[in-house]
Amino acid sequence: MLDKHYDATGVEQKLYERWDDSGAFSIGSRDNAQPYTIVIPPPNVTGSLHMGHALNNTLQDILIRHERMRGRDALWQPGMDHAGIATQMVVERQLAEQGLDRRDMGRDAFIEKVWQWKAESGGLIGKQLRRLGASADWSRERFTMDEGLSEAVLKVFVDLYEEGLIYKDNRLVNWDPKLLTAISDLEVQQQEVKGHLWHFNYPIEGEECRYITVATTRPETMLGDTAVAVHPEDERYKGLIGKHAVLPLVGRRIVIVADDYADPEQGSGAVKITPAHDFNDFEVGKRHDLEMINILDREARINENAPEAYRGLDRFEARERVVADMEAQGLLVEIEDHTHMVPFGDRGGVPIEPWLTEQWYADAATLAAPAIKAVEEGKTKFVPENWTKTYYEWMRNIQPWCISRQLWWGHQIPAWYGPDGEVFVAHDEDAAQVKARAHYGEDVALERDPDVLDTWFSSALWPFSTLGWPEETPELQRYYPTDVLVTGFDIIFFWVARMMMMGLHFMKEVPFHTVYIHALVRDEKGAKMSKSKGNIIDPLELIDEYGTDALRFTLCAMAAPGRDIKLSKQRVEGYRNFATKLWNAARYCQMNGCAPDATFDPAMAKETVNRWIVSEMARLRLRLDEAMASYRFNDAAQALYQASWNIFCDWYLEFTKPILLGTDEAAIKETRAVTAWALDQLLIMMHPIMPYVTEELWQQLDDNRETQLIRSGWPEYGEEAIDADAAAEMDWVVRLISLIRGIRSEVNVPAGAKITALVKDGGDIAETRMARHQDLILRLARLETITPSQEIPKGSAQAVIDGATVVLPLESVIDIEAEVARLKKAVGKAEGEITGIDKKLSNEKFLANAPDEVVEEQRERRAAAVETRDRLKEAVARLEA
RNA sequence: GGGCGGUUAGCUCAGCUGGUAGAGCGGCUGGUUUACAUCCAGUAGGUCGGCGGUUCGAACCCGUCACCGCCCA
Repeated sequence: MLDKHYDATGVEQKLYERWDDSGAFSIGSRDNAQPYTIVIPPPNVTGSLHMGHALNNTLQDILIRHERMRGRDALWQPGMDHAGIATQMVVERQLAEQGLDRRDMGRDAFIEKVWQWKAESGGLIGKQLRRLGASADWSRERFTMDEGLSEAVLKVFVDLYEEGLIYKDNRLVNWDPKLLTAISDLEVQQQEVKGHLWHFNYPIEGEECRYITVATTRPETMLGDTAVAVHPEDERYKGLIGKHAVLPLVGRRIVIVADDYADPEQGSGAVKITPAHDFNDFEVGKRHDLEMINILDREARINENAPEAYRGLDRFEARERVVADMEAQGLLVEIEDHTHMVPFGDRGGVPIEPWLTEQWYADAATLAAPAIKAVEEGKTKFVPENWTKTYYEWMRNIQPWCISRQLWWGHQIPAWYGPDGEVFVAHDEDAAQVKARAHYGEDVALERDPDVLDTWFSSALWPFSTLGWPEETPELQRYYPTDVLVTGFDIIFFWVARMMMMGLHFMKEVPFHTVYIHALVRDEKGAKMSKSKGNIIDPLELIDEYGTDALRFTLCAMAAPGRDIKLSKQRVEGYRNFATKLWNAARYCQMNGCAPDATFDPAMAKETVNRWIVSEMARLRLRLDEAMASYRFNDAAQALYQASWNIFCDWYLEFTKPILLGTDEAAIKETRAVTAWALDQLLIMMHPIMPYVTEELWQQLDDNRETQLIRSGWPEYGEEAIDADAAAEMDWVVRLISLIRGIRSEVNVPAGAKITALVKDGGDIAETRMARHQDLILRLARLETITPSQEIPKGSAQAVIDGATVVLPLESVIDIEAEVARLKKAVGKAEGEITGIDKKLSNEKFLANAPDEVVEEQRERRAAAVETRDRLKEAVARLEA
């Protein structure tokens, strides 16, 4: 017998082990089935489960479990990302606590430390994903730095280099002066900062007391100025173009150039140009062939290219000094308050510095072309579709991808330098030596490039590297391309776009047919969850409190496409109650001997209530599969919730009580079988979303099941299983009972009081239905009797259903006036409807243009409303008589 | 500045191709109806942000304005 209460925590651990141990998550046992593949967005090895992961992985698991039950050979490929900067920072911080510095211990020892850290405390998130119920094939778990994936990275780098799609270049990069590495555009966050705009006078060369005024938010960069730019059409400065200014503090002669970049509307219209420290100025510098003077070292201190007085100063100290010195020389014109955007490194947290260095780049524009085309041709579709535009927007304006990082943790770049700096890119040092020998004609000492690759370089290969590439494995053959990628919009650029590029380039096929973009999870006020705001809701705490199923159902129910999710505990609690409801319903079934019977065919059911619930299950199955096919997770959740609670529990189980308590053995037997069958259907269809409570019930309700629920088949019945007559009949019964309950409540009949009901003008249909379902109508409407009658006692409460008048003789308790008012209100409502429909039906254009079925529907609706109104009017007349 | 999204019941949100506005929570009323008080029954509450247009018909399509949010400069 089922326990009185469902113990989520105990059940979850037990079942997860049972699934995993039995190989339920593994591929390899369904060779004839069509494969279905999802690769997990690999969480950072440093990560712990937050709400975004919970949502992301719940949705993937729902898809995987659904397809697995539908018979597909479902592979959910798990793994983790080495997360270059993030991981290196974690380990460095730990070392710092012990007073150690990676630079003292050396590269190899440091990397050793990182691996050690990974073995000990990395991968916590894997355990957490298991608590979430993730049915990934853990036997295939991969890591972006493992041997096979590293091999893939090497091959991709060497191949792209040989094709000219990877190259070295000397240009401005986003330099993080704290982490001492280049970072990509995407790792830079623009933040609004309240600063100042300093207006400086630069003296014009050879002209006494003539100045050109420039404004800047970064005074210290003037030490590297090599020009002043003005707009070519700007009348104020036409005479100065081609002349020179003398750079104060430095004394350098700098040219005044004409360039569209100078905006006449901004400030004075003249702008100082520092080509080595600003991306826009860099472009201006190239156009005018200006000298590029780098005045900052890698930690953003002033270097030897600036006058001695400033050398060694930090960039912010230098700023103060420059302003003070300019003021002392009388060249500071004005200081304006100014709010502007400052680029910050998303990891280091300090303003990044545009800095001139040599780095490795991937030719993103060339790689992007096929990736754009594939989406244009519909080979990969975004759901919701509007993300396509975001993808295009970025891909069509893509910049060279800086792929080198000055870190130690990551894939070291396979490039070796000869004594003269000649570079040899090869799979390994031996291969590089061969190339070097060919170049120099003799063996030389080679030195490997110390840099590592951007973390996203390896994750770009994830959909095929995890399947064994570059080896031609059977898995690669079978499971690539994958089916759907589930992710948040925040990494469309970082990850999705790059997987598209690499997948198409190396596999010649898109990595996935569908990209499902889900929402961001926010707190209940709509703010993005973050540690600094302290508004993080920990999914594991919710799991502890309400159970995994409740959390999963909540996330699924809220995953409407295209909108952020505001998560509240109250909602989770509601779905915990839903799981409890299901548990109790199952207990009830068990107590009433409704045991699953595999040989029972629901199509054979004779009782109307049973035929009806079979129809309802068929309708659910159709709705559910449609919702799943279009990734409408919220619709799927809603369909299940309604069918379970509002149909199965609220009505069906109540309907069958009179049968089960009765004496008709054949009906009892059939009803038990159908009840057990319907419950099974709910468990099956609910399982992808609420795997634990459903599996537990599945196993406890029948000890003899041959399969676990996770492996059971998905229903296939559909329209043919729907009995429209039974549905109409039970719908009428539901409405009748609701109607009577409503009247009782409105005229204040005590809940416990049993009363009688009469039905006038019911006709054959209503009378047959009444007779057939008398027991359950009496029980659910709490009536003594219900009988057809043309006689209506004085002072009765009345209501109308499908042309029949339901009469509750209550002369002693009823307030006639109130009852008349109630009925008149109903008359008014019916008349309002009739008027509305008449307006349409008398409109010739409506009759001419609307589809026939719409017109017909309006006519039927009018007829019904007229009938209802007339019956209600009669009822009023009887009361007033 | 460019792009995207939002504005529907007190709150949080559904409403897919235009054809009678829905759910959960909360509120109110009443319930020890032998599965469930983590429950049951009933009930109130909406000019679908404003204005204009298209249409026989608009929460839904178009235009415009207002406010909110996100992304990219």
